[in-house]
Amino acid sequence: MDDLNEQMEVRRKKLLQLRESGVVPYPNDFRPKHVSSQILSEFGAVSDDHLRALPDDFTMAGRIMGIRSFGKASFFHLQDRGGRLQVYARQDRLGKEGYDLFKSLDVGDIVGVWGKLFRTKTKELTLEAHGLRLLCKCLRPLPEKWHGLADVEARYRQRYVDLMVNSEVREVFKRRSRIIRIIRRFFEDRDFLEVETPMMQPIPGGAAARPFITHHNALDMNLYLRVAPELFLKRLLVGGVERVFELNRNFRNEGVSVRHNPEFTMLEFYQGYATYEDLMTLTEELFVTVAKEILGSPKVSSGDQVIDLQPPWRRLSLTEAIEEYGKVKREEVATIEPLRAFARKNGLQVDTEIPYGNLLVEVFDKIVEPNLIQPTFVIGYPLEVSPLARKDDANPALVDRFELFIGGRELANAFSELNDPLDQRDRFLKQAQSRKIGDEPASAIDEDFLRALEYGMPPAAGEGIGIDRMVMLFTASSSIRDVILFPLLRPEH
RNA sequence: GGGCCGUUAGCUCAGCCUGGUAGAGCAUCUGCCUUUUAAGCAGAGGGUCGCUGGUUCGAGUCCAGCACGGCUCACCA
Repeated sequence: MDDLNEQMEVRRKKLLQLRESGVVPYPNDFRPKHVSSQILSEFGAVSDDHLRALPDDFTMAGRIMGIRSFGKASFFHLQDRGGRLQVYARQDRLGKEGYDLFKSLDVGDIVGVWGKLFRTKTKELTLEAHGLRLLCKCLRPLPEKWHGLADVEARYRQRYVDLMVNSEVREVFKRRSRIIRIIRRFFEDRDFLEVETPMMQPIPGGAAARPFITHHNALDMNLYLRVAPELFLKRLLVGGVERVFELNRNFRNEGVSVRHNPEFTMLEFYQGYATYEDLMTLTEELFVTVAKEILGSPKVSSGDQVIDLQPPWRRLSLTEAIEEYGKVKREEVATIEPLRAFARKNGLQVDTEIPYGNLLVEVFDKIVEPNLIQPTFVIGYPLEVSPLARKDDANPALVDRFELFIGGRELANAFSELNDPLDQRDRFLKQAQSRKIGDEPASAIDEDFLRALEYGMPPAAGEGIGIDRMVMLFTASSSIRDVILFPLLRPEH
């Protein structure tokens, strides 16, 4: 615990004095009957005569947020989960003893208040306190009332203070909750079953990311925090769950940035008897549904740009995109050698062993991705970067896959699923080989997943949507840390 | 991991270029104040200037290293 500064000393002393005078400073027998937001919406517009006729038993609880005191009368704002309501406390209503108790309270203390509504000279709906109780003594000073808590590091480390004093932060997380609720309803309405599959997996699969490793003591075995739920959700397709989704955490042992947090929330869903093209339509519908319910419009402002989510969204193949944004002719990127030269020219370090398809995606990430502001489905992904996707019937070097980009960020990845168990085994073997070349630990082949495919998985398409990035889009947040309550930071000290 | 920037009172920030014994506002404390809302008036207290070392008669200020954070590049299906 830190050394106590003057203000913390003062608050502790007040706490001691309250105890000595018989006040219980941390009671739990107070039951508020009203919430600020309800009171404001119900009585914010009614006449003063009507207010006078209301009973005097409005009962609220919350945190004292700003005290304006004039000797024998004071105003303050009481902040609860709904927002803030002004409270008026005066000595001739609370009595000398009651008002003295109030005078000893501090900004940040949690109190219960009851009384009668009225409107002040400045027309603000206000609760005149007929009684007031301390419900929790706050022992630390709150940040400044005007600037709030601005230090980014303090905001993330002490999110509780951030939430207390920065109302726009509360709004972001309320909106996040609403978005997730809308998504759930969207899939439930379409007969998808929500499931939970293992977070701790013996063989990490479903994405090429580096996993976190942990250990199970009783079984003496290593487990991996999942990088994706994909292989388990497909087992469910095999089992007959033809429409399934999971909305939950993934963990990737990678760097931290404005768009990456090591644990992040992913929606994955699988629909039997559908193709990746069907999922494009479904994705457009999902985003428009969320946009209309959250913003009332398919247009989203993002920084100084307006993103229009009205379908249909642009569809562009990977190579077309590179031609367009790299201002390059097709033959300059059609084979590995010219592509290498082009990549180097654009400042990429080119690994001599890198396969054509992998390099193509690297070039795309560098020169195209940041420019895809309006929603764009990029299609025509190479086979070698898509070991779980179905081959394109017309061109077996490609797969039936899209990634969705909005605001220069990847938001979704989807494909028609590979359900040929023999092809899948070959792809796994190739992946394992190419991984041995690099310094990644060679990953074991998930034999149980292949066994499941051998029983037969219905033709299907599946998609993953990065929920944090989707929330960033709908809250105009530029950093993923602003939409995750407790982003990963190094420990203090 | 590289580059750039930041770290000064509980909070928000000046002060650093050009070295000379630490400043403001809010908050706190004392007094006055019964319709304020960044309430007001008068007064007071509060600092390991991120940490460690160096240069100097003297370092918040200059230099180096370290820690944490931000931006960015790299990494990242």
